[in-house]
Amino acid sequence: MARQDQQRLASPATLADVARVAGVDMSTASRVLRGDSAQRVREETRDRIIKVAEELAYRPNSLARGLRTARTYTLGMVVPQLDNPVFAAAIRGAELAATALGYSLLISHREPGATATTIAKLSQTNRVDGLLVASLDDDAVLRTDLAAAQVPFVLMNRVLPGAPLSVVLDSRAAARKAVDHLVGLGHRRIAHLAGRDQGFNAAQRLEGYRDGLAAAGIGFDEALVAIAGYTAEGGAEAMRQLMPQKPTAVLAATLVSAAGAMSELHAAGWRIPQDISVAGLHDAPVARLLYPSLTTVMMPTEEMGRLAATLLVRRLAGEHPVPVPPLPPGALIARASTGPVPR
Amino acid sequence: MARQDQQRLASPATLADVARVAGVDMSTASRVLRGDSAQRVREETRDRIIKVAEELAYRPNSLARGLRTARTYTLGMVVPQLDNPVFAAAIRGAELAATALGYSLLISHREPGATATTIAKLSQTNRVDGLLVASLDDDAVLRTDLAAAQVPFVLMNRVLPGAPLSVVLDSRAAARKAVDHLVGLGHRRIAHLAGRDQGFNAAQRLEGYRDGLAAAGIGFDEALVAIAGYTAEGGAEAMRQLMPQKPTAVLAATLVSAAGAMSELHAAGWRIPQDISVAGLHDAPVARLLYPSLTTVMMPTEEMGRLAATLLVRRLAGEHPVPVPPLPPGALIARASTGPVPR
DNA sequence: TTGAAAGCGATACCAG
DNA sequence: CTGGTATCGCTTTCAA
Repeated sequence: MARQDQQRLASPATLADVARVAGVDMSTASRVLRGDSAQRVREETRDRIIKVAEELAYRPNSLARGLRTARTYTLGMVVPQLDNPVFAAAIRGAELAATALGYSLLISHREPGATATTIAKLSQTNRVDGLLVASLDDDAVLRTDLAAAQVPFVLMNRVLPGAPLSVVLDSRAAARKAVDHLVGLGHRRIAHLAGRDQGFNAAQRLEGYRDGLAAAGIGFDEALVAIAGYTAEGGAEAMRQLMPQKPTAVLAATLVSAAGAMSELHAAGWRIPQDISVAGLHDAPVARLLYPSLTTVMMPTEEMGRLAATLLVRRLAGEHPVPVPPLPPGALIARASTGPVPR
Repeated sequence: MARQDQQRLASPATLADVARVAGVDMSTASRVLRGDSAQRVREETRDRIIKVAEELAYRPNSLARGLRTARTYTLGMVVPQLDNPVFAAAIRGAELAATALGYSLLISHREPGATATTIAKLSQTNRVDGLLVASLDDDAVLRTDLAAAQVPFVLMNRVLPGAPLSVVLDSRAAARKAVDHLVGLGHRRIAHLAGRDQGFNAAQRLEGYRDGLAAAGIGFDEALVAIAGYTAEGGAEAMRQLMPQKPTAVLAATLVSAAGAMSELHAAGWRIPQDISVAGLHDAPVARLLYPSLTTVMMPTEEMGRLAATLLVRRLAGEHPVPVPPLPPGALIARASTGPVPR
């Protein structure tokens, strides 16, 4: 406790302190410590200033600097969920990129629907130079929220008509890849647990599912598709609806809905993969924890975060980066949940 | 794109703008908008200022304010993992409390081992008033990292001798609770998948396991305990070691190690819970996704975050909060992974 | 009840 | 090559 008090009392060295001790003007000290390459300073003076700064453990006050330069070198990232592996990976990627580019990443977690406050707070109070936004809200809501943004932003994992910068994954290709795998195993009655009805990614995955069927010459059967949303309950419920159709395989739009479907299948006594194969999209450690371990298609979620941060920084530097195409999926990892069609 | 440019150019209204338009001095406007209760302002003036501020969409510049007051009303939270449900819940709790107390929460994610930089950056550059620290590093490392902290801090989910403020869960009681449940089902050969050898929580859980055995009059058998760490692989590996001892039940220190153990058991053809019961500590959605769904003891992780933030804010207000005792575990949720002892 | 003015700690322009 | 000095936007005495 005593230590904490001391820490607060011992006011840290300021630029003025450094200048005084080094016997130079503040402006000179500033140039040197900032690494201003335009102006030249005598080497001797330079060294002296640097030495003093170190001795005094000088750390620039970022508030003062930001006030003066109107730049914080901080990116804000707002996410609706933290325990979602997709966002966790995106954060990791964004952070790596931001750090490499000389920026800090400030994560702000908000429940879906409360994005507006966060965006407003972060951007209108000069805390961040730009925003990385992941949202689960629908277009209209998100659009309103973003209207309050006073800084440039990049959307992640979704598009919004009119918003120029966004980075998304190619969910369509991923779904297609999964269907191809199932078809390759001989399946023809392949069901699909779709995401939310209106969602961008859900639509893409459904398209990919249809692409896969079409490529295999399998007709699309509406009765083999059910809306599962993004919860385990949704997955279980949707699976229950589909079981009477006797699919031999099912593609779930997410890991969580796949898990829900699997528990429903277990409960009904269906063996996986002997009676039915199950595949999911996205890869995360949990895929291996399920029983049986889940066949999935890897998605470059970390790369998505990395790229989004990079685009934002470029935008902040005054560039106008061209839109990037959806990031292609990674490999399909065949695990124990998929197998040959039962005969 | 055009819109983003406009946004950056239209410089937001400052306090001076508000004052000018309202025909008063900045200081008066400041008093009113800050809700300074000490000074009295004529109601008419007051209303005018507030109206103007709204019209101009005035938002105080937090950098300027912070520079002047040496207060940011922001708490920094540094966590080593984001996809860990424990930390995700703690963040949620901390955020709720912080918001309720008029503070913002700024999350910074760092890989274990890189905590030092974060702490230093956040606290030495005047971005946060205080820090909430969750760390997986060992005492010596953490202590060094914290030495660089220029602001008060509260530790989460661990203790550190000498650090006055920390909030932890009562892992010992939780482990005890799980053992009691297993004993109640008739088990006597109960194995334990322990956490990291030297960790604080691991030691606590091991103690709780021993407490439970002792209470049931069961002797402690070293051969029934294996170090599983906090990964699925560790859980599987530890389970493999223990299987020759023919336990009828196993208590895993975490959800993840429980999952790893379960996949190992499945692979070996052991039926859960007919041949062996499995229980884990902590509760999270994933517990229900496992097969069979996992019996767990709920832990107040969100409350831990809430409390840590509250203590920190009190500390910042100049109080010296007394240390809080470990937070008692929540209920044991009996799911499908535990059952009567096989006979 | 309101106004004037002095900073907070840095940057950046302009001299010298 | 180095030094003055005017801000950045806000809070906070101190006067009036």
